[in-house]
Amino acid sequence: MRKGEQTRLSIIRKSAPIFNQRGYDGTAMSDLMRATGLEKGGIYRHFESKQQLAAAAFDHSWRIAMDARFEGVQEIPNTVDRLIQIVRNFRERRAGLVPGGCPLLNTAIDSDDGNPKLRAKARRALRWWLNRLQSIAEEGRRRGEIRADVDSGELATLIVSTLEGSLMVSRLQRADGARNLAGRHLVEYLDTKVRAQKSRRRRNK
Amino acid sequence: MRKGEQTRLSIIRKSAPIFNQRGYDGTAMSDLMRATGLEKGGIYRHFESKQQLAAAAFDHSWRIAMDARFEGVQEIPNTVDRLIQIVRNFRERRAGLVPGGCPLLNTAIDSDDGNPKLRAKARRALRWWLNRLQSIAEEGRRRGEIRADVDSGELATLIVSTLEGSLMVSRLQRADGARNLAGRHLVEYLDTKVRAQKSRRRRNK
DNA sequence: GGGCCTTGAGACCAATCAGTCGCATCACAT
DNA sequence: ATGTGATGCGACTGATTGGTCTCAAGGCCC
Repeated sequence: MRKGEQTRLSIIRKSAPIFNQRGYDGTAMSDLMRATGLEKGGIYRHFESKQQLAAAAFDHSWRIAMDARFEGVQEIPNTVDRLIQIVRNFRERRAGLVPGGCPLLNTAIDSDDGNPKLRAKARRALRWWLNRLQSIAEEGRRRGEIRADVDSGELATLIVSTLEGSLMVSRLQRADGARNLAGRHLVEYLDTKVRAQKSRRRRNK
Repeated sequence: MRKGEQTRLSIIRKSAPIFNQRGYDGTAMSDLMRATGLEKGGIYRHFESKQQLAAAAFDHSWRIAMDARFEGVQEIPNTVDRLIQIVRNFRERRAGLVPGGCPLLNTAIDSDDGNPKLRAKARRALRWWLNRLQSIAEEGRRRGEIRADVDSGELATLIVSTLEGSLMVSRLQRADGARNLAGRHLVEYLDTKVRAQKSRRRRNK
């Protein structure tokens, strides 16, 4: 690997927490210079603008977040249990994440009015997350593990909304109560309203 | 009312949407000068700093939001129906709100790392909202309208988390799907898991 | 190890930032 | 009507913003 490519990655790694914590406008190039130990020219050698660097930093933060949330999910056979594991990961797998909370939540709010470039990034990230949850739910329906009356897209949206909302509350309170509560609520919901009952011949609806 | 007081209120009214849309760092005094039609000195006559103006603007936005969310709630006799009305208001009563989405959500994310003054404002706003929901739930429990096994504080947190999370998703998608879905989900939850069953006649799930 | 391309430094830029202040003008009580 | 304090203007400040450019040093291939 070229020296330049190493530097580029190092800049991204060190800038990502700052963007994620302070937001786009709240982050000055001088902050990034201090964090990276480089002078201005050294940074602009690898990124043609602050926006482009912010976009790369978001991708970095988001990939780490998604890896943590889907960790150990693939190996779980039952699809409902997979979704439950994702909810659990959201609550528990926080070590190693980029500091500052969920990059999707932060960037969505940060770029909501203005900054269309970053907004597009956040949008695609959300869609990707929703799609991944939705495809698990669809697989579950096909296999009969998930009730036929469950809408996969809606289930995905509900999970994401509940988790992200509780994260906002938790971070504002600097306490994990809301996050844990939302996790418990979702797990119960998945168990009682989503999971198909195997033994019982219950005729729902 | 003195002329100065009128001007002060006008500055707040016209600055609030800008702060709510663009965030604290994203809002420049020059933006506020254009919006208010005043020169810099005219604004600083009434506010000693940008921070103080932002704080006043947040209070303004938040009061409007809370008024809309609790509109028509007091008159409803049953406490569960009151909570349902609040959920409905969140979905439907959006006219007249300060543009840019929920001030609590925006300010919480915006001020999360750094800007302790605004963070404290958001924290108090959240606590106040939670308390109001919680006291409705407690009244319901005392009256026997809400199940005894429902924790009032947790119910309040769950409602707020779900609503705010769905709002983030809805705003990012520029579509109301998530918001409506979360509303429906909460209403069903309130009806089936929170509302005390008067007679032993169970409703079909 | 010689030569070339890559890399990063840091001075420099115009624009913009939040904030100050003296002064003219306006509103308002008498 | 007049005096006076309240009000708003706009030029000004020093610091900081994102970004450019030149050039010296360093990495890398032959």
